[in-house]
Amino acid sequence: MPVSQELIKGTVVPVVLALLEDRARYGYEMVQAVNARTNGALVWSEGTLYPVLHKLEADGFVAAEWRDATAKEGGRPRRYYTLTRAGRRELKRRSAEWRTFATAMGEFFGRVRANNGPTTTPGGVR
Amino acid sequence: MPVSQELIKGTVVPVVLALLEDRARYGYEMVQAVNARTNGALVWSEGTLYPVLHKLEADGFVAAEWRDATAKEGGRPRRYYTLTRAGRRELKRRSAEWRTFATAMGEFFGRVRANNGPTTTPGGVR
DNA sequence: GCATGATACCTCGGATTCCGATGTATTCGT
DNA sequence: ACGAATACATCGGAATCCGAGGTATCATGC
Repeated sequence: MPVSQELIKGTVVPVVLALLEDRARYGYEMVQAVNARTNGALVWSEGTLYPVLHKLEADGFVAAEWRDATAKEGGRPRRYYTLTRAGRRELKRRSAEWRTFATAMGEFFGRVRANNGPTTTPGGVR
Repeated sequence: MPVSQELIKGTVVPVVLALLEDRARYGYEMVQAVNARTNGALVWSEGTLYPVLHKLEADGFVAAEWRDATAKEGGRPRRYYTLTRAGRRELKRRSAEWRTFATAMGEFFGRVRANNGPTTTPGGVR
């Protein structure tokens, strides 16, 4: 069920930005949110996410803030991330880039099907 | 214009298989075909493609054959690649995987179509 | 109090992957 | 004979990923 890591590579950053678009989230939450919202197609490991979050913070795309876990939901303090203004710009850029990419890939994997393809015509090259 | 390499990573193999679905092609040709068919969105470097082709051959997904360049179109002999039976199976697998992946990503970046949205209340999830 | 389990953050080593630079070889036009 | 285009190929440095392991907090049961 899960998609190979090969494909997931390079999408962690844009997905993190998208997750933060509407509200603040903490890392552990994101790992589970991605898994849940994609029905297990995308699976993240923490070892991948945390370094990415640190880099995004260093680059000024997200801001981080510690918040106590309010004692009700067990666990240690959480580090909440929010988009900065630059982060929103970056999200826009990455989002547009994804659509360009997906469209380009659609050229090879269908969706559009503007081709009445002969499947076995041996013509062409040769 | 070109999509960042981060995204392209991991799609070289499935795209090669897709390119070979209808006819034999040689490496250099694929590099240019990808560039042309995606209007410059996907750009491959030869340094990336050739090792991938060798690996696909070693794995038995493609078969290679030298052909002379018929003297008309200048250049040295070309190495043509075709899909093996296992290669066709692999193409099917990769193709399905791509669609799963693209659907999952659509969860974050807006689906292209065919979606009667879950329609979360606008203005603030939760 | 203290062991256990759930939550949550974080780092590191080793493996993989990518690509720019570079090299080789063939043919064509001049 | 030379440069340009075509075409295949390799290599080393750089970037990336992730499983494994570690640390810390809180609640519950004993």
